[in-house]
Amino acid sequence: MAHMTVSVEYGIHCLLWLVGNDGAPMSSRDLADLQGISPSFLAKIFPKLEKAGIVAASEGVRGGYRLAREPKDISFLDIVDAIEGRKPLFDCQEVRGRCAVFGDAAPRWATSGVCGVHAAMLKAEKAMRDSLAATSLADVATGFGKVAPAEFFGDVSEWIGERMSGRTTRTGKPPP
Amino acid sequence: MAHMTVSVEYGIHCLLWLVGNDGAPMSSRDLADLQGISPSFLAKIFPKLEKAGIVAASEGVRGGYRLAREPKDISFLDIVDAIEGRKPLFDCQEVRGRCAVFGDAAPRWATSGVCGVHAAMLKAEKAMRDSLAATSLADVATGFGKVAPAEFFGDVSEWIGERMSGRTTRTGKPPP
DNA sequence: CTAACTAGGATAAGATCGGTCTGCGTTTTA
DNA sequence: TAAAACGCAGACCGATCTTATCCTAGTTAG
Repeated sequence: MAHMTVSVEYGIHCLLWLVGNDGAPMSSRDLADLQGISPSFLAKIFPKLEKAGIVAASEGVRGGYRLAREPKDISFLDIVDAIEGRKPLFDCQEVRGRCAVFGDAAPRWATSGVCGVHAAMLKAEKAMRDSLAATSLADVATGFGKVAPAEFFGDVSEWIGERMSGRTTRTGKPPP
Repeated sequence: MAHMTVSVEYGIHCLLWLVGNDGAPMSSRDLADLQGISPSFLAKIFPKLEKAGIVAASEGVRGGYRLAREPKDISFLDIVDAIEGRKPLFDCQEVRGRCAVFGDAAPRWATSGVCGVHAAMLKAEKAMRDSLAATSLADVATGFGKVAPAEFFGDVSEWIGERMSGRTTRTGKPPP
């Protein structure tokens, strides 16, 4: 029917990590490596989220991204629109006005208002958008928190810690 | 967000003409010329509608397409699926299982069931599909019938008639 | 100063989309 | 009986989108 890009999927999963990170910024590279995503690709997604006011960036050495709002105030619709750029589901070509019997100019009764076909698509689009707007980051994050064992969050903190220390103590690339 | 192809738009507008044609077959070429659509392109859309059981084809010289079911039993969802081929809105890459701290094998708690992100998208997709399923060809056709003046349908019949007679009496191409 | 960050542009492979053209089989009709 | 009008299938083409990768420039902590 239509396709939602993987950029959206990557973006949402990253934001979910930021929910659990409690205000501390995470770099796009760390988020990518943590999830097995292409770092350079992810680096192109975050600026879009920042422009939309979903995350806040801090530049410089220990910089990264953090959520700009509370998770419950970030809907899936916000994210999708930020990343994919609010394109309409259907863009009407105004076929109704092209009827051959009209000749050059279509009469007003044929072209006024919204095309019936278009209207049906707008309704469907609205239904989808309403559903996305009703789902927040917080909703999905708490669902995840329920299935993940407490141990897991410790492991993740450790993984992040290793990265950090590896960078500050060794002053170089990690061993191959 | 996502995009519905113009093939769907063309297809639906053609089907609406078939609603008004009351069982008599119309050729894809006539439907294209009547609406200012590329005939060769439209010719690629109709076989899909036929395979889906939405229209019935009659081959040969005075052949064409007619609706295979009643307009009220043809939903927009049927048409979209027939033409675009029921692709999912979102195809989950299972990012949740790729977490670096899992190492090679992700634990079962992380990969069982439907991913929370995926679930949200499925819900949105269902909302859209439900909306499309709730709209039938008949709904839109009657809406059109209300705004079109009676005169119009006469003009269209005449236009079709001219095409037919032009083809049968002159045994050749129409004058340039 | 340097390494770790973000921001943004250039580029490229692959897929999809809108559209054209050709060739083939079927059916009516002159 | 042959031409013309039809449907069907596939090859092709250019434009655009998607998913990357790489490179440069600017910013900041240690």
